[in-house]
Amino acid sequence: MVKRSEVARAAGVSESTVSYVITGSKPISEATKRRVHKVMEEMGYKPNAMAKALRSGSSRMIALLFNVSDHHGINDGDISYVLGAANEARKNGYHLILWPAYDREIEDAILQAQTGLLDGIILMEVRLQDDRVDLLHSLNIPVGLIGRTNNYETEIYADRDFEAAEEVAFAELVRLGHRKIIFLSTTAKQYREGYGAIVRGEKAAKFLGNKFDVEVQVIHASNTIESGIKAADQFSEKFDDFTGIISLNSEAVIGFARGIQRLGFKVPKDVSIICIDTIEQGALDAEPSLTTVSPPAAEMGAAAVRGLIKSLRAENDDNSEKLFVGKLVRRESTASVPSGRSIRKDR
Amino acid sequence: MVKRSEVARAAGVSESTVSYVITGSKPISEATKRRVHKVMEEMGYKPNAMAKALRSGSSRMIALLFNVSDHHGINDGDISYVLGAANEARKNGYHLILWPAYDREIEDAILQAQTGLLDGIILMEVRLQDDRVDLLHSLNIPVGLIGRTNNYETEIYADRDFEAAEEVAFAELVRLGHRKIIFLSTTAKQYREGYGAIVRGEKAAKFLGNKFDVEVQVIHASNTIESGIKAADQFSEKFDDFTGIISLNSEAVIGFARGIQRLGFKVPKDVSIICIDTIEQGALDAEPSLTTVSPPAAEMGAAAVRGLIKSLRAENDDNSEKLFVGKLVRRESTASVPSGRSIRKDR
DNA sequence: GAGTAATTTCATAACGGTTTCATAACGAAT
DNA sequence: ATTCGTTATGAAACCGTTATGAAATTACTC
Repeated sequence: MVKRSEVARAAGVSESTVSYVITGSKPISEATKRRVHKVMEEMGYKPNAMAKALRSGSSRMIALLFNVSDHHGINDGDISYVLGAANEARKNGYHLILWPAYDREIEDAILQAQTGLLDGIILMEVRLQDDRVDLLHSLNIPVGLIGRTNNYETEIYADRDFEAAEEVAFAELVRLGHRKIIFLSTTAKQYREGYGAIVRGEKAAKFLGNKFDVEVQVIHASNTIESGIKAADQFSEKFDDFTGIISLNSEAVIGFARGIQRLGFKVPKDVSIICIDTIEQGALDAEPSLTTVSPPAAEMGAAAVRGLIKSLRAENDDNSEKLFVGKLVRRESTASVPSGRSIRKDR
Repeated sequence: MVKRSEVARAAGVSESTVSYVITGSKPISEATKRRVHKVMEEMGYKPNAMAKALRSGSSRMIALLFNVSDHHGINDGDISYVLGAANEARKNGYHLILWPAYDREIEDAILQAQTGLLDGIILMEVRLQDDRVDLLHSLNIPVGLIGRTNNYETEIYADRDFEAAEEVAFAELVRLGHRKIIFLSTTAKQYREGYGAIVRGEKAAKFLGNKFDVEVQVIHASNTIESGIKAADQFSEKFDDFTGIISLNSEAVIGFARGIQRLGFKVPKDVSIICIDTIEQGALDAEPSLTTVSPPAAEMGAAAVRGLIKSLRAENDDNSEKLFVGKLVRRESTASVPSGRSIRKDR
């Protein structure tokens, strides 16, 4: 491997001159610049990243902690966040290290950050009260969030604007004539654990029910198809006069749609379904395909990384987008409430 | 940040002694070891990764090139390969950098490898003739493959044993009485482009048709649900006396199953379906849920990384597993051929 | 053409480790 | 007492950059 000293010798200048030519941190005459560039080209010189990292004190690496939890499974759609993040990192001359973290372990990541391997850390699946965030702050490790904590004003983050996204869904259902709406959430346990998506999502649903003056009922289900099928039973028994479904549970909704159809409800003739938090692929795979207000996952991943990098560069970042709504994509699962049957369905 | 010289001073030894205590590359007396360890502990010393990388000439980083192609879409299930790889890297003291690569671009990766940022590269979606592999070899950049080229004997790789996986599927269908089997592949274009999965998969299907003495027809479809629905039309028109489907196309099979059901075929009563190459989530989402012989994706990702790391460490690696079959998971899409109707179905 | 200012360039010291080579201490063997 | 092998330690060189402050060169003023 060609190194800087060899380039310097061949070009008849000092090493520092070569350095200035590369970094531009001091003015160098055009003639010298050209000569040095030419020599670098000819010799195939590639500056050593580790030496640069050591000397400059910045590795230009960011780790993304990807939660892999036993009881909760990988959400396939998460890859979009990750790819968005990785792509943005690279665009800015950084690299994204992918770090599968079992449950909520984070000590390893901290250790690595302290060895100078990392310039910063991106966290996913952030809770409203998140120890990890506090810990990282207390150790002065820069951190960006996909999601956000309760006191997010001072954080670097990219998150869903749940209220706005649900408002889009509510507006669509109300436009179609629906007046009684089920909100399909995840388990009460996850709510208690304080996942922002769920807490904020449920809160917004209640608020929007009032705002649009429609009746809202919350049904809980865990993140599985089977659980969604069970939720369908519950729907049939207790809420069969509801005609609109808004789901925050991307797994369960598949089972829910299947379940109510097995029980004789037609989608979208009897019941309309909109997913707030879902993977496009899952929405397409469903029968019928599901209308969604999906999170712009790649953009969000990118935004979190961009925010983090900006703060590493000590640029102020007040004008950048932090909350994302997502677009309504109409598919086969939504339709108008049939006239005269908007309340009680007959089977 | 505490550095080595401070530790050395506090412990009353030289820097090199501290180094020996850490690396164990030279014998150090128990007493000194203990003393040094104690001081490191007390001072919270964390060795600097970049300095180590620079001096040792190894960054302990591996990049995984993740193909993001416009016309072909992200396969959500790929995240399992990636996580398996990342996890294995970390277990071995390495880090996995995720690198979204548009189409087949690789020049950037090479550049970075030459800056000493990378110890090696993992490639996915390898073609039988893959320029990238040749290029990396010619530049002496260590490479591991998920998938494999034509001349794989000399490569580090982890790939599907398509023949064995399909044999499992064929055996299951034959056991259930099926004698006429459709092989649902991807497009002829992808075949021509030389993706190993497809070429090897189709070859194996023909071979196994002979071996099990059953009739095999190949249907091509691109990687979309719509394309699968179209393939169902084709099935209905030309092959409606076939009772078994083996699919190598994880997207299209969802549409195919839906399509034939819309056309009046019952799954699994009239037609049985087994997926060879699929995402578990997609198989579960389908109606009915699909019997699969799925790739052990995480294991494969891990195996490719493990192989690469072993070769970086100059360990010989002949006994490790490189070909993976996957397990048959029986779900709702397979059943016996009804007696007396094993050839012609009546609608 | 001397004096000064502005522009380029350079020598050298970090950055924080690893490694080579030399040396010291200490019994055991000659 | 000398030689020898072992084990333990240290001094210094090196990995390939960047940053600092000084030196060399050029340009400008009077």
